[in-house]
Amino acid sequence: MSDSRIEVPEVVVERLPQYLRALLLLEESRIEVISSQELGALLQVTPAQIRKDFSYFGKFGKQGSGYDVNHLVEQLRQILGLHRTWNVAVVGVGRLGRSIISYPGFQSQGFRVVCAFESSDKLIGQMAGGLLVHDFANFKEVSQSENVNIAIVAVPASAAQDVIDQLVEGGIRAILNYAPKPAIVPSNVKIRNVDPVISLQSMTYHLNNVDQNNGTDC
Amino acid sequence: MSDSRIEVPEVVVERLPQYLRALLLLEESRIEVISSQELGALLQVTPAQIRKDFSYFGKFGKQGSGYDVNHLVEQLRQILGLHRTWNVAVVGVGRLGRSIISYPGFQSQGFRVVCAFESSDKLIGQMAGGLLVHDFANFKEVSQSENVNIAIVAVPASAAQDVIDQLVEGGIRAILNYAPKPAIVPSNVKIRNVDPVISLQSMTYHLNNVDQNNGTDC
DNA sequence: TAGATTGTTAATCGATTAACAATC
DNA sequence: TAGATTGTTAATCGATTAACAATC
Repeated sequence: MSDSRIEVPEVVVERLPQYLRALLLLEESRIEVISSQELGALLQVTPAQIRKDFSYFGKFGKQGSGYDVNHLVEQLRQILGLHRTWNVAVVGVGRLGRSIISYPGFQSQGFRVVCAFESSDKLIGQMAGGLLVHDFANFKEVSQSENVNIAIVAVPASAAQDVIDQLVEGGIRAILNYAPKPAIVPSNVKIRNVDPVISLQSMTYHLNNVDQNNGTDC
Repeated sequence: MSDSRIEVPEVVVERLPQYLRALLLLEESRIEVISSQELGALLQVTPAQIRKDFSYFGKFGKQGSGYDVNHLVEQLRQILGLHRTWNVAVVGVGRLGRSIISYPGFQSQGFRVVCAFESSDKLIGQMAGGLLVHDFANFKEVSQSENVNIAIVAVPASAAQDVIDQLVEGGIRAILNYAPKPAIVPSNVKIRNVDPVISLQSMTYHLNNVDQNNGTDC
């Protein structure tokens, strides 16, 4: 009942889904109890970090033995808000948008793609991945009537900021952005970028600099 | 000519592609000079951070005016190793693997998908996105003869660690992992995970906790 | 020259880790 | 009880930011 406004660092929030995923795998393997030591080995993080991260939310373990896997899974689901279904809208139904709509990984984790939007006349009114494609101009009305909580953006970079501004205006507070362009949003809106090219480009830096030991030393 | 072994933090390396992308957009807009102030505003980072990040690699600006956009683009390309083409192999040609092969964003940035692999007999020998699908058992030989530098993994979570072990064994040093499972690799191998569900799950945490000001206060 | 902005050092901030008393 | 592991505090580490001399 204490005020508990001890700000949780964003890095911690971002690790929770990772912990959850590892624990679900343990559950499948019928492992019932795990220590921070063992979980850390699995995820390549220190046991101290795991315990500290959990401590922001409560006491989930038992001294001497560790964490009950099932219980911890339930707690993490609770914390992350994963006991309910989240309705998702996909904006942009080009090649990428269509594969997002059909991606089975979202549905299976409780993210239901309930509607699709486009600005191109050629696509509005057509079907994409089993969904009717709406005019993006009607985003606010349609998304409200469909109870959309989250938007996934799959439009060209040039359109991304405009589209995202409209999503925010339409009441969206969580955006997964596949457009290769970081967008600016108000601080009460969360956005995550999915950008495989950026990921590749930070790896080529390292590939390029492996001229450390090119055969000349022991 | 000094030894210059001042370790560059990984977070800095990960920001360089972001800077590069923003600069390419500026180039398109025919903007020739930009200050750390302006670039920071664009990317939502502090000017001090931009200057500090660049300082790990050299002096690219001019006091009083700022950075020459074209020159800075060239320097970043150089640093990141983007003046050459990188050959990519895709492992797993299910739905996801096929859309990766056909994704135009890689080719346009100098990442050429040159071969595809599978373990499933049904798919080996078939075509996928214009590429012949090889048996993953032959990964080492085929990838070497095709001069593959980078592998993209699009197999089920259950197969991911095994596949990744074999990639490493086959000489791969950079892996983009689309499997919903973090894998363990030696420290000389770089891996980046693309996991949209994890991204969504850290946003639902925030959506869930917007019970801050629910109408009761000013 | 006056104004602006870099490159860099030092100060600050925040996140990770080590250590250990509490306790199962 | 003895052994193990948590939850938490304090120490450490590293990254970000502020400040400013150098200089275009």
